[in-house]
Amino acid sequence: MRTITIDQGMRFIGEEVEIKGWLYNKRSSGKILFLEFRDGTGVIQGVLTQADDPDLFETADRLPRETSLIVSGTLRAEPRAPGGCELGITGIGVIQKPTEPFPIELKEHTPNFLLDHRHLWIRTGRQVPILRVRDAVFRAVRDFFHKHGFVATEAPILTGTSVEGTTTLFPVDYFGEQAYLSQSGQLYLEATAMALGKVYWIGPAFRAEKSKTRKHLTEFWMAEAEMAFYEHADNLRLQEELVNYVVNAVVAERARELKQLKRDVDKLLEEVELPFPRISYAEAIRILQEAGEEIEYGDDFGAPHETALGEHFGKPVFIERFPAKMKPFYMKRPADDPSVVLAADLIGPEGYGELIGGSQRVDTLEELERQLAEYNLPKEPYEWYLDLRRYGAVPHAGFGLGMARTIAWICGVPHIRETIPFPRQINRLYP
RNA sequence: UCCGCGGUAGCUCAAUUGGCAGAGCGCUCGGCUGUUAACCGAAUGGUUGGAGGUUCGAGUCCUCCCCGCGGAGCCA
Repeated sequence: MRTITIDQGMRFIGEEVEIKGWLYNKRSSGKILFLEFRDGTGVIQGVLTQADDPDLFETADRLPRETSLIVSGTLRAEPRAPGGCELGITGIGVIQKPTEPFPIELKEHTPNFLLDHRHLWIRTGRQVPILRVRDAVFRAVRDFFHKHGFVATEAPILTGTSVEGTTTLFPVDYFGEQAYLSQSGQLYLEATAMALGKVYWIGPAFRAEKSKTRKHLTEFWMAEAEMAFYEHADNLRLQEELVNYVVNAVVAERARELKQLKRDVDKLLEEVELPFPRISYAEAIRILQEAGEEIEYGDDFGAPHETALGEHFGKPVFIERFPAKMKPFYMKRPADDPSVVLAADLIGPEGYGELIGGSQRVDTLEELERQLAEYNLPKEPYEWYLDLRRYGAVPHAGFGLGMARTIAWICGVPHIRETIPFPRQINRLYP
């Protein structure tokens, strides 16, 4: 007998097959039983009547939800079944019968309860398709970079210094020395790019900020890229191509999951049509003011502002030329206006906020020393970083893409905590 | 850190002016041969987040504390 996964069901209509998985839900109507099985690839309905096999019927009728099992039966097309096909059950081999009722009901729960049971919640409902989309997004990002001649690399997670000074870091005791969990691999990727040309990595970043919004986690994954001989305009072009590629690849590969999530895929594809608009920070302020927002040049965007900008364009939009004092020390400033930086944030549509932050980096020793001083940062911890400007410095640029926000946007889920298997938030370190 | 909302059965929520602690779901039992979060019936289930206080009487009012959710700030 052939062992198949549930997503292959339609391909084996008429055949007797075996499925390894779990009992997801059960309904009965007298002498007929409807058992829903899941296996990570999907859910399929199985049917069994008492007349088919009285002993098997009795056994099946007593199985609690989430029993692990191997079920065999004949696949048939059945319009009344969810998914269009169902399994006429001929045998059930129980692997383990739960000792207690499964806590996650197929009814409503509060977010708190679900997050406390995240290790079980991920088996149910929308969580499986979301995590499968997450996998597809990760792979699409890697494919894109691979196709564009990038080398995959890594940055350290344990670091001795802050990358961006301002942000709160998680302290770690490192053999008696003060260390921190990395908030970004960027500075290290700049070094690696000088060795390998174009580099990327998808890695974790940690921020000890007490953020309590749908867009923040304390531990999150970023796709970071750094390119030697790239200037600001090259940087933006690469970013929009990446976002366009990822969305198209995921829509193609995970159409079934996005449908389950009721995502408007056409809208998504329309949003990522190239090119993305590019506006200056000053223009963004003007657009917001015309929309009635109270904001002035020099103010940072709040969440409502980002949402308003996303809505104004209906697609991702680059905000360029931020005032330098709003941004970190390592960003290069254009010759025509040293009060701004050659950086851009990519603001996503539909209220998902900043998807990408990127910039061209300072590439001369003089500028870097001056800007470190401007930000009151000590030189010593950055000596290695200064070295990059001492030995064959070249123009270079890079960016960081927030994976969870990108996944939330593609899935159309409101909160990024559902886009990672085990979210880490303020007050949430378990499970 | 600030603002707002909340904490009652395993879960999701009711409880009038301060007056006997309730329902639905889940688990268990019974019924039902095409269910779609099935349905119908029965049974089970309580230190009302914690500590004080007011009162004849507190889930309800007061004080403090704890926890959660949403948002702000900060950021990707």
